[in-house]
Amino acid sequence: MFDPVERAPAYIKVSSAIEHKILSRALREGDVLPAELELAQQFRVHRSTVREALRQLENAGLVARPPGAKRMIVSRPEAAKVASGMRHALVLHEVSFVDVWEAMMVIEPEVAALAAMRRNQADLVALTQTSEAFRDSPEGDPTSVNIVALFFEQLGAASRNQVLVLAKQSLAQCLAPSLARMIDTVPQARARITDAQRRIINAVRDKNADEARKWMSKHVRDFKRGYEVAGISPDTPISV
Amino acid sequence: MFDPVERAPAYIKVSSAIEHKILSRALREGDVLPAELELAQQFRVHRSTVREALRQLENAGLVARPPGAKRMIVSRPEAAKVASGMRHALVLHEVSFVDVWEAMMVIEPEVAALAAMRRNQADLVALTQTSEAFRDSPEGDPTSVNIVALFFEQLGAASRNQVLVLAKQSLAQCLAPSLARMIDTVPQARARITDAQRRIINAVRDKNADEARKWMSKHVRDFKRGYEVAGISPDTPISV
DNA sequence: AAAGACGGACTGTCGGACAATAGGGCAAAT
DNA sequence: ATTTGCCCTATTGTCCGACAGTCCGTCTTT
Repeated sequence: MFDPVERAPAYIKVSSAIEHKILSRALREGDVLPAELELAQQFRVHRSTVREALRQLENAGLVARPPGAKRMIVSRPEAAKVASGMRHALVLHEVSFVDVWEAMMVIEPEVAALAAMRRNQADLVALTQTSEAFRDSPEGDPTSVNIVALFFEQLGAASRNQVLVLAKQSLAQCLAPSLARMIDTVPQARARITDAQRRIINAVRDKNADEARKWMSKHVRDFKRGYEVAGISPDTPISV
Repeated sequence: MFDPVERAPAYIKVSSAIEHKILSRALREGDVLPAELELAQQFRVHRSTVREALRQLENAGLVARPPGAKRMIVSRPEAAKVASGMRHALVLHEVSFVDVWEAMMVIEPEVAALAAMRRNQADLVALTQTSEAFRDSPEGDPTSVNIVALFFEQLGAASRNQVLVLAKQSLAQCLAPSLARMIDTVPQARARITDAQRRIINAVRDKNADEARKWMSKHVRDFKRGYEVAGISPDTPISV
């Protein structure tokens, strides 16, 4: 008979109010927020309450403080931030390696195909450099896995699709820790990755979408093979 | 010669400490957090500081308060929460409709194919009911678009892949507002959606992955057509 | 002009306070 | 025996006020 009466704490109301202003672009990226005390006066709440609201927005990546600055500025959430939120969710939902891998099998080949169609010269240069950096990175170097991730990221950038980039980044973050183990364990992994990267780059260079898709597909499939060889069960939940 | 000294505010340290305990499963879902005052004593900080930390975790969906409860409990981020974070990011990055649509074209057909392979009886029933609900929903009903979203969501559930579900949900949230406009503007939209849903359900029922993929592909492609007919430019940035 | 001193504006943190309320226990009422 | 009413305690939401640290612009000194 009655609707539940809405009873949100003030800090929620304040943060929603600011959030709304940001999402509706009344506050634009780079704008400096008013000082906490002024916000408190405008909202007629105490400064502590404003601070609680700001912490929420800060965590969402909607406001940020440039290093060594005093006031907060409006910002848009970095891909890495969103991805890390997604990673937390996936970890806590005990998502297993195959699930992530399956998602990669869906997304990465298409991203490669898009990249092949849309890449420019700068993309090619970046990809080539990254691939060479991986090839030359010493055996057992813990940064190798970051270079692999960078390759995927640059390919995403070349695809010119922010949405897919965001989704990809989460997957990469989830995979990184175990991928590092895998590369160190499986002797032939480095060579296979280097080879796959080369072929993908060639396909992208030639704007050959089908070829790019095909090789990326093989590349991702290879990851799973690597895990099997390394004796990592596909059902291992991903972890921090 | 020297590394930059790390200077994180106390509220960050506190929230990271708790976050770490949650991600490492030392605190499990459903556990009640200690009271704010006790946390403050343990961390040797003021209660306000603890509260700022809690606001961060609350916003990340790592802790939550069941409606009408006093203490906070550890929780895992709901898909909707993560998706809404992603949606904010996409809105602020001025991602256009085509970008979202392109991502759908990548993800949805494969999800449909997976669903065809893995669905059980309950999935079929749910999908059928949802499709009927859409067919019977009155012209111009603002909830129609929610029913369409529900259909996609249930298909995601049937695919048994949490990762893809999470990614899908963000897309759906981004599209919903403009989709509502489109359905109301384009006369033949409802019929075409109903038809596509029927064919997808049939393919899923028959465990025919290729057919499911094909029809979902058509279905999503149709959305774009609908937007064109409705005179909505593909480059329109998605909005709140 | 470069280097240092000064003051204002904010933030990070703290101590303390108080009203509101969830939850438990216990007694009265049906 | 279950419901209702009442009291008490633990805990949250919010407020007040305070102070040190620090960024930044200005003013002085060399």
